Amino acid sequence: MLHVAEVARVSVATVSALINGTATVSPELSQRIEQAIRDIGYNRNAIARSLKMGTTRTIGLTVPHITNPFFTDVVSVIQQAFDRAGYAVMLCCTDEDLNTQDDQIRLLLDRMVDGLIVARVGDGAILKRIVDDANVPVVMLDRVCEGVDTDTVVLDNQRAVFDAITYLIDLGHKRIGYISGSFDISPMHDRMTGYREALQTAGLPVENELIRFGNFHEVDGYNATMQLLSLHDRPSAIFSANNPMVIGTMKAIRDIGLFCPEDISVACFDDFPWSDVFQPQLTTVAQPVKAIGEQAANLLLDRLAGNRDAPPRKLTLKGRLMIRNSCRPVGAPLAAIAQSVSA
Amino acid sequence: MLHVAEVARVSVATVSALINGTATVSPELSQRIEQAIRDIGYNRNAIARSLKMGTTRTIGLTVPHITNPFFTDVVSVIQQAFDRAGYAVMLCCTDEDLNTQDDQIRLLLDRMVDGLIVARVGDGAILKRIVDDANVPVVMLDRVCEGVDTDTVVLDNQRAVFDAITYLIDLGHKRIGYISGSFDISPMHDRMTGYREALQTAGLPVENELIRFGNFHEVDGYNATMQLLSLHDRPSAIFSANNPMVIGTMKAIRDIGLFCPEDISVACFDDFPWSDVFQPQLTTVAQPVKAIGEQAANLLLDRLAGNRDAPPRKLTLKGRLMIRNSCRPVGAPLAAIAQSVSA
DNA sequence: AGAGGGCGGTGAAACGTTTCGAAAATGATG
DNA sequence: CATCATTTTCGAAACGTTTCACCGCCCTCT
Repeated sequence: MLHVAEVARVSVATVSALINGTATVSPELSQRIEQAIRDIGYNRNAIARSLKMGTTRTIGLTVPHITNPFFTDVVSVIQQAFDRAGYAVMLCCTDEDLNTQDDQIRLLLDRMVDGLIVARVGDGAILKRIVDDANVPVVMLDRVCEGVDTDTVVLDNQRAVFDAITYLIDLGHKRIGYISGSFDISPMHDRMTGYREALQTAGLPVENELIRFGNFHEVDGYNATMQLLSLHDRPSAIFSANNPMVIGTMKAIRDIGLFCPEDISVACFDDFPWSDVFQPQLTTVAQPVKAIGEQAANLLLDRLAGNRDAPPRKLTLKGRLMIRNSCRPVGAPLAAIAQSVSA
Repeated sequence: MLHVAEVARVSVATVSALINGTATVSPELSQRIEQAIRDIGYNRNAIARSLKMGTTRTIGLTVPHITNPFFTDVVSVIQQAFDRAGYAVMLCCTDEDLNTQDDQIRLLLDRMVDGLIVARVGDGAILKRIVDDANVPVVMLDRVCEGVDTDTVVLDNQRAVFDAITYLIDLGHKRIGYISGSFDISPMHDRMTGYREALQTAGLPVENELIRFGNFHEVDGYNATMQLLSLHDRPSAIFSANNPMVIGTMKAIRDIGLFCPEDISVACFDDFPWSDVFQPQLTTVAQPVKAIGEQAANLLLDRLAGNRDAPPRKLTLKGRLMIRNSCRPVGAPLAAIAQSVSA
């Protein structure tokens, strides 16, 4: 900028004024300056600007795993929204690890991100402390965090799983295996509650041997399913609480020599983009990923636009049960499956 | 830092020296400073540091679509690699749009990213200019760019498609539909060459009506497949040059009332993590995503570590044909499919 | 003609670091 | 005890912006 100013024979203040439109500068000087900018190929240094202005037009986004299709989509939507608004996005993957998450958030705050969208992991205590004394707006995504009072957008997980399990019960299933993620994040808690509630509402017992825990990964779903399938009285249906784990479930079913839905029904949380093309077409609870991402982005953009003091806003969206053909009516002949789908 | 210095009754220079270990500071002062840092909860401002140092420990990463599973995986690997190295990653999605890409790269350079990993889109001319006068190391990913002489890591696309098409020919297919992405990026060119070459090697004609172009999206694959399937003499196999488009292919086959592999064989570029769980299990060309991401990261990290003047390094990795059950031998009874897979 | 008001332009401080040369303190040596 | 060498500490400039107070200038109004 100094260089531009010299070439255009004006002061840096004038160049700045022209670039930012913060003051009127005469047509003559404007032209000289613009010419100089072109000649030199000048680009404003955003770092220096950030230092002075105290704002980076950059946000931080942390998710557990970008390869989980739910987060892939959400990240994609959020990235687009901020791109439109002229913000850059720093992406971090916590790998479901608490320390990694803390490090990454600190890294982001050190870099003076203007805001944070966090699909948190683990207990909220440290997160709360970090976020509290850095004074940036935060939006919690997918997972709420007791004690941390920020804008959030989550799914009505309990209701969604309740509906899915009730659907299985209506098909005649009485022993429904449930594979949960670890309990320290809210959705897993709520989903489990939905499971229990559905069973209880139907007058079915909640049996601990049918409930397994995993750490969100495919391999966890695999192991859990193996255990469920080797039970003396094995379940006739399995519900997996997330998307990667159900892949493990399907592999376990295959490896053990069974077939879905003929031998065992499967449903899961989170939809796949291709779920209605391949067989079995999985029955899933679809989250409104687009809406979730956009709402999260909007909440943060609104704060960034200056609306700092509004009370925290909590958005709860509804899931949608996508009934396909991976669950069969108990006792009915196989031909009935197709029928139950088209119904 | 000023505040810390005051509390510890030392100069800022000493605080800086201690934090960075750039000079020895006496145990006594060290202790006072560390105490003050803890008391105040001081965090070094990375922006100010970047301005002074001329380095941000941040890299820019642009890909066409993060929802394309290939890029999802690559982004994931790259993010992890840089996270380990203490770098932040700014992610941009160009949506296969040239102007968007230019804007985003400029945005990244303005923010003084230390390096760039680009899965470019469109013609390389502007990209070349932008990259040339910003003096940051660049690694081209997946797609080379004539005229821009940087480190690159790409797949041997031609060979990979040659192998896949040859496999189809060996199964007895003579009319093989080919759905390409648009031609302005190198891999699409190379993949097409592989297709033609395989046909020619086998003495089969290259027929234009069997070749369709799309813009990488599912809908493009759908439309192209619809056209191929309504040909008077329709192909017995279809190869799709990328991952999202094959979903469209499968949907078109379903919607038209046909079955894969019974009525038509399908293979495609890029593997899916779940491709061996659902039916049909797609035969694919698997890219070594992990290696691609890691190599790209390593090349850039090496440059960032100071190795600036080494001549551009061009890495070409090999794809792997994953034979599953989505392609059937022509004329053979259906039962032969399973056999051909286990073979 | 002198006062007052806009307008266009500028100099310099500030943002929070790092770094360099110089100063101060310490220790060793004759 | 004076001198010198070494170690530790510090003041101040610099990175590239933005911004604010101020300064001329020209115009308009009494």
